[in-house]
Amino acid sequence: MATIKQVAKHANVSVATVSRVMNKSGYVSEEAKEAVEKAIAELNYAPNRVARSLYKKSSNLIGLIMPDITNPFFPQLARAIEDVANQHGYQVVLCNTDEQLEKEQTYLVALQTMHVDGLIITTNHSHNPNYETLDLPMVALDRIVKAGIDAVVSDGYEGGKLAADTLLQRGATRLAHIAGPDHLKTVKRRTEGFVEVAGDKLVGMTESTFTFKDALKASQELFDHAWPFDGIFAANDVIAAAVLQEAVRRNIRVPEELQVIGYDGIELGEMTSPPLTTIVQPIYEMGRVATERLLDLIEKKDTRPREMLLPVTLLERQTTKRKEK
Amino acid sequence: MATIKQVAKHANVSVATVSRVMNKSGYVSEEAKEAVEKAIAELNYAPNRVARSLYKKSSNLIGLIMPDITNPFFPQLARAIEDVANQHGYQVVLCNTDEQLEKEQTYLVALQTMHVDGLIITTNHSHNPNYETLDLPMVALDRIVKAGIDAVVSDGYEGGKLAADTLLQRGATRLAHIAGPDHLKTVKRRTEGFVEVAGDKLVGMTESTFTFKDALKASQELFDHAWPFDGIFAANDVIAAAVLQEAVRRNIRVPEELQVIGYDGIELGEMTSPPLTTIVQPIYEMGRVATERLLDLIEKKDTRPREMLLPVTLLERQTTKRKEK
DNA sequence: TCTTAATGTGTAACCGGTTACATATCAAGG
DNA sequence: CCTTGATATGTAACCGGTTACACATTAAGA
Repeated sequence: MATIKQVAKHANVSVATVSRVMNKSGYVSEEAKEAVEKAIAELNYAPNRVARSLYKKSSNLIGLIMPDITNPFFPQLARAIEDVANQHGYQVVLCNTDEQLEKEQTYLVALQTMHVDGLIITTNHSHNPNYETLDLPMVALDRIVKAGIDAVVSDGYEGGKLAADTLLQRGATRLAHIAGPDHLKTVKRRTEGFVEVAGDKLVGMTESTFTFKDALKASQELFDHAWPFDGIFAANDVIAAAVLQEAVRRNIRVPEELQVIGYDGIELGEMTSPPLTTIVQPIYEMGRVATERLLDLIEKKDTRPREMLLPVTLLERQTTKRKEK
Repeated sequence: MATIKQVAKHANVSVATVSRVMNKSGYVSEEAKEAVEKAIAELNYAPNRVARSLYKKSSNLIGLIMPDITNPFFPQLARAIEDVANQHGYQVVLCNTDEQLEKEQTYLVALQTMHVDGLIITTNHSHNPNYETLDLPMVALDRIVKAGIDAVVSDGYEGGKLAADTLLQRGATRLAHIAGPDHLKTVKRRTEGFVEVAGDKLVGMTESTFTFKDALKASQELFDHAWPFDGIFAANDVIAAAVLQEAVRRNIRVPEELQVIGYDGIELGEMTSPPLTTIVQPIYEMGRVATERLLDLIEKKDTRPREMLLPVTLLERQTTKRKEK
């Protein structure tokens, strides 16, 4: 790889001039500019970002901290973040923390020492002291870390209500629910919204993590203890898929006997049999908005902390009945 | 963030001594060592990796180039790579190329200018000139770029044969197949293996990309034109899920009337109804092996190019019949 | 004609580490 | 007592960019 010094020599100018044409800063004569551009092309020069970082204290790198990319909610988010970052000349460093504080801490210092320009956090330790002292632009995604830190989340409360409304409207009279992990505030909101609207129609409820295995176990318990119900809302699509599988196993017809609504709108919902009706979060959009916000923060465009609530929509596939007119 | 200079001053030694204790290199008296360690602790010092990179021409960063993290095969791979990298003090930079040469090229120069130490490539342009001239340690994962570049792949040919064997053994007599995209060599091997064993029992075959929508279309066509068949092998699990969904829609009972085998062993297979029998690639293992290999290459442990073929296994869930004794 | 501002360019300091090299001390061996 | 090698430490060059600053030239305005 050529260095700026070689380019300078090749073009018969000083390194300062080369730097000026690279960055379109300061004064450069047309003549010098052409010579430099020719040299750059001939030597196939690309400036060393490490050297640049050192002086500028900015790396064009952003850190993406998530629990586990393997959880099907996250790839879309990562994709959105990477797309936007890339469009603005940033790259993203992927970090899976499994929600372990210690891992998180390790990453945080690694990220800091490599001078990332900002952080996107989709992890959930509101009490996490790691972030509080951190003097780095950051935005929380799908999680609320604490007041004072930017956040983008979707409207889980409305989503929960929407799920209940839909089920009721399609004729369900005995509702059930499988909630998500208790420590995820944004997920809890879904349950709150659902319960609020379901009222005394709610006949059964349990809780599960977001792994399929756990979800299956929770489903079985629910069917064992609360059956019959004719409408169920799962806190995410993975849980809904488990419910669906368990229903099939028990020869319960969906949606005739049991209507199912999931949450998230991940691709999986398209692939179940029957395809899953679900409350979709604008996942890609959330990633996009969060990243754009982070970039603004980095470039100091607007520094007042904000919280962004994105709307949620109903996607009717085939685990709910047609709307009654 | 404290600098080495501040630490040196605080400990009343020179920067060289601080550097020596940080790197456990050269001679340092016990006395000095303690003073430095005390200063490091007090100032909460962590060395600036950017500065270190500049001198050492090594960043402890590895670039991960994949078509699209959103494709459910890749998150597990990414996770494995990230895990191993992290255990060895490396971070990974995520790049989605959508298999577009141009995007790939852009990433490649970005990655080079930030001095990544190596590359893991899960993209498929064997004719891609970008990589040929690249003087960087790299290993191809699940794809074969060209001779001379390390590769880790699983044994698709055996996998295809295994699928056919299994179907035949479970009593299927009329086989069908949906192949993957033609340009993916490793995927083509699956088809070759399957066709080889299926022989004249093969009554229908078509091709699809790995998106669910396309797979569904392909399935429909196959059912329309080649039905009846009683055993089908799909080139990956997403396609198999589509087949399954289409079978349910047509009231074809699985596995009684139609046995289905997928390929990959992603989580999705667990979530379909009924759960999918599939040929599992050791995805995490492949990521692990590839990364360990890359790290060896980076540290110049063994530099002779190698190609690693990992074995594949049958995971019987419920879209195939019980084995006949 | 003299000032002054705009234009153009090079030198060198700087970013924060690593390490070659110079220098010093001290103990062991001849 | 002198030589030699091991131990210990500091100074400064270096990695490859960016930019403050000095300096030169030219054009415009008074």
